[in-house]
Amino acid sequence: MAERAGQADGRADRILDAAGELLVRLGYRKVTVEDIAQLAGIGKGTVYLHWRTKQQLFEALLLREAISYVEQLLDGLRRDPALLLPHRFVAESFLIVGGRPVLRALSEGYLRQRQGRFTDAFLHSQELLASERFYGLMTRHGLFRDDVPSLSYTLSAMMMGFHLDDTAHLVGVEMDMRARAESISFVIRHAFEPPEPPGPEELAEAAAEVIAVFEALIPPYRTWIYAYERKHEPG
Amino acid sequence: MAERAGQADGRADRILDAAGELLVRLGYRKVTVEDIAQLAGIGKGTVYLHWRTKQQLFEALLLREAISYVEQLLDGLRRDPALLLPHRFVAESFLIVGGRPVLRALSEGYLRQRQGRFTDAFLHSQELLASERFYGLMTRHGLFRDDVPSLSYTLSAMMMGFHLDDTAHLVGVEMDMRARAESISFVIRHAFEPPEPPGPEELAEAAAEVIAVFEALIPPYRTWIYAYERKHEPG
DNA sequence: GTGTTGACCAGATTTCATAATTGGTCACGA
DNA sequence: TCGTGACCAATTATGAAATCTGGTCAACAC
Repeated sequence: MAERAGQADGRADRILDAAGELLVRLGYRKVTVEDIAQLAGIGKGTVYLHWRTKQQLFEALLLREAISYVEQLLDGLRRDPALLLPHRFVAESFLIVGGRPVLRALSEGYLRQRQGRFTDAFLHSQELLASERFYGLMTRHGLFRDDVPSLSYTLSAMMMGFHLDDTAHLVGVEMDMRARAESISFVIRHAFEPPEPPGPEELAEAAAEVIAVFEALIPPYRTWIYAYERKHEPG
Repeated sequence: MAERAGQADGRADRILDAAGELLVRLGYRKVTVEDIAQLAGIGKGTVYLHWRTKQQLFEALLLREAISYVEQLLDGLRRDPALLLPHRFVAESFLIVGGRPVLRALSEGYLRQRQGRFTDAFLHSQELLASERFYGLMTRHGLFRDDVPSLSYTLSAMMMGFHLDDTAHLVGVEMDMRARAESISFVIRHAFEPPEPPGPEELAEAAAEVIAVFEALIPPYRTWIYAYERKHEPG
């Protein structure tokens, strides 16, 4: 077994690097495992020493990107807890995703084929757990209004159109990423935040909790990325 | 020429009825002009006495539906000017569209293939003109906040995700039309309307203006539906 | 004449059999 | 022990032939 080969010499990461580069250049469908192996300077069989299938490889890539994205966000949060205000938080997220080609390519692909190709049962449950805790925490600290109907649905439906690149075309205007982020920010500020934002110390406390929640989430995810053994797909 | 055949005997409407029924059953691609003619009980050539192309036929259908939809909205507005409050107006629109299978099928098709297949230059310019006047009028009467960035983009991007049927799937919840309308309504109320809604007489005045704008719009559109002669596609 | 039609045509779409590619395995070699 | 690429089944690309469909118009009915 080569279970810790990746951890030991970083080969897994080099493979993921290659996968990411090719993904951005060609899109999921056109990337072959052989391409990836070649670009990573290894044999094709070696890829399968790290992940059972091509799909799991890309799940790992998605996860690695997501972790790095969350870490970037948490960094910001540590520097300035006021970033936790949803209108800032979401705009910042939007811009971070926009600035990461691999994440963009992955989430675009994800939106295109809705069957949740990249999220198997484990990831999904974890994610739901996290977002539930996150929303609860935010609401409890007065960062979200407590009277938004179906908060998680409403928020994601509201944001959907901003993520789709061609919404602007429909109304015949040109909107760059920054302008779109500003629009989102405005809507969030007025529709999802209470009129009175929480004070600095409440904010700091909430930020600490959020940081704790997400930091706790990262290690199991990281393990998942590099561990060869996986739960099997649910029937 | 058979320019007024439709007006005289209602044949154009029967063709559009047939087109609508087939559209809902089969979708745009699978509907053939021959099917339409057969269901309308006429020969295929006759369809082309009314419209130059299949696409124009469906543009006419879209327009007829849109007019009927606007009339339904204006009726409501006449009964209760407070329906002009955006959070009510938009929720009402959303439910009206949801309750009209033909309109749903058309707008779904429209969203799917973004090239604006159903809106040629004339329709588009008219529509832009209308919505520009509409937004201006609404803002002037204090129905929209005057500080929303890129109002028309922000509004339509915000609503996009609610129209897409499968947004709910992404967060794993079930939302019926009424619940979705409630979500939209909430967001609009808080993000797009000023804190203080206009008084009843301001509302009545604004409603009258809106009614006038849209009523003026309808006749040329109706003419467009039934008149054989069309502007040619722009080069 | 006037209004309607369906056979007809070119171009688009579908079909279907064949060829090429690719995810995944594993016997072999370093 | 770890890594590899030839190998295989299965999916996917290809392309030529067959079918379908939007649009026209000569012929027909009234």
